[in-house]
Amino acid sequence: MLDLKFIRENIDLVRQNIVNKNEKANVDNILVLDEKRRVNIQTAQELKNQKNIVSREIAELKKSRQNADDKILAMKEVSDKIKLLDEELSQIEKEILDIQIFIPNMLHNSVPIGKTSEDNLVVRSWGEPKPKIDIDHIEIAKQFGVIDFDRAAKISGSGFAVYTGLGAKLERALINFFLDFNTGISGYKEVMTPFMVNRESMIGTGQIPKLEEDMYKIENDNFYLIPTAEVPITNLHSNEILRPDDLPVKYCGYSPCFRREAGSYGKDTKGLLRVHQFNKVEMVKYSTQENSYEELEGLVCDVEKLLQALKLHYRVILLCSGDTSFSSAKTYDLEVWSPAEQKWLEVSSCSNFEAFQARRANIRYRPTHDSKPEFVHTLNGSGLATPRIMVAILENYYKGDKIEIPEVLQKYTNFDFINKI
RNA sequence: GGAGGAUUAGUCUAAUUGGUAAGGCAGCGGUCUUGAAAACCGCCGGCUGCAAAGCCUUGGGGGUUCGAGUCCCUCAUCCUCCGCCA
Repeated sequence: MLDLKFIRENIDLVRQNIVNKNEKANVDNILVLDEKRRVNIQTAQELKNQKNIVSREIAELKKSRQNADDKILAMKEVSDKIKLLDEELSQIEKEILDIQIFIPNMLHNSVPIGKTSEDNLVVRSWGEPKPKIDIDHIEIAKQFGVIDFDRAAKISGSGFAVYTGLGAKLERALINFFLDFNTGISGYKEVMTPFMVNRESMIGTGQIPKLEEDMYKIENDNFYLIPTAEVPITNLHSNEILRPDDLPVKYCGYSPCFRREAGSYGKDTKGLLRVHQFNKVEMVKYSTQENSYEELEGLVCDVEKLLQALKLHYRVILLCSGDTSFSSAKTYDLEVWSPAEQKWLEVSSCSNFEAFQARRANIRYRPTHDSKPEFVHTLNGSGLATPRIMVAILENYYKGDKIEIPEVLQKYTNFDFINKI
C-alpha cells in the first residue's frame, strides 16, 4: 500500500506507474475523498477538544456537588455531532482504503519500462547448457519410478504429483539441503510456520484482494492455504516496532505452497511445471530503508549459491515494469535451463517490496532511539521452489540408464544415482 | 464442544467501585567523574504539524452515558477445569 500523503503529492507519478505496470487501478476519486477526510478530521477534533474541556468542568462541578445540568445538556448535543462525524469519517476512510488497496507499488527507477517478458533484461548467466535431450521429465519420471502423476490425479486431480520411492527421498533431500545451506553459510534463521493463515495476513503481503481468485480458502473457518511461506513469515512481525540493531532480520522457512492457478489453464501444464501444491523454501528479509537494495542483491546471491552448488545452468533476469508484480518495487527472476523443453524455467523470484507490505501489515522500526517509527522494507525470494529444480535435475543429470544425484545432495539422499525400474 | 478466570505502552504494576491512565524496572540523553558505578535532572504509546498545540490510545469491534480501564454485548488470545479425539 502506498502512503496516502505520497499519493496526494504525486498523483501523476502514481497514474504513470499503474500504466507502466500494466495494472488497471482507478485513482480518480481518491484526492476528493482525501480532502473530505481531512476537513472532517479537523472539524471533529475541534468538537472533541471542546468536549474534553467541558467534561473536565462537569467533573469538577460534580465533585463539589454543584449543578451541571446545562453543561451536560450542551455536551449531549456535541456528542451527537461527533458521533455523526465519526461515522462519516469511517465511511470515507473505507472508500479510500478500497481504492488504495488496489494501487500497485511504485517501481524502483532502475526497473526497465516494458510491456512483456520480452522486455526483461538478462543480468548474468552461469554455467553452460547441456545438449538437447529427446525425453522430457514426465517420461523420465515414469521410467525411473520417481513421480506418479496418474495416481495423483486419481486422489486429488490434475496439477498434483505423488513422489514415490527414491523420488520422494530426493524431494525431501532438496528441502533439507536448501534449509541447511540457507541457515548455515547464508545466516538465515529457520522458522516453521502454520500453512493456513487468516485474511489479515493475506492482505498484509498483498495477495488479497488483487489475487484473491488464485487463493484456496477454507470457508468454514475463514483460513487461507498459503500460496508461499512469504505470507506467514512476512506477517510474523505485523503490528510490531523492531529494534534497529536487529535489522536486517533474515528468516527462511519451508512450506508447501497452494495455488489455484486460475486463469493459467493450458500454460506450462505439463507434469511438474505448474502444479496446485508444491514445496518451497522461502527466504524473507526485513531491512532498514537505506539498505534494502543492497539486501536485494545479497538475496539474489544467496539463491545463486544454491544453484551453483547443484551445478545447474541458470541466468538472472531483471523484470521489466510490466512483468513486475503488484506488490514489488523491483524483482529479479532466476531461471534454470531445461534441456528437454529447450527453454528457461523460473525457479526463484527475488523482490524488494520496500514499505508496501510493511505499511499494510504495520511493521516498523525506530531508526534511532529518539526518532519516530518508520516502516521497514521487506524482501523475499525463493530459495528454492522444488518442482522445476526436480525437472532440471531429472533432465540435466539424466544418463540414459540412470539419473545421477548432484554431489551436494548425496549426503541427504544416501544414494548417488537412481536406476531405471 | 462446555464452565470459570485473565488481557493496561518494551516489561512489571496501580487507578475513589463511572470523573478523563499514577508509578517501578529496562532503555536513551545530560550533570558529575581519569573512566565507570552510584546519585541527580530530563526523555521514554501513537497520529497530524516547522512549531505551538490538538487529537487518539487500557487485546479487537460495538453499546449504555455529558463522561468508560471501570458497566453491558460480541470476537480474539492466554490460563485452569470438564468432555471428546489424534
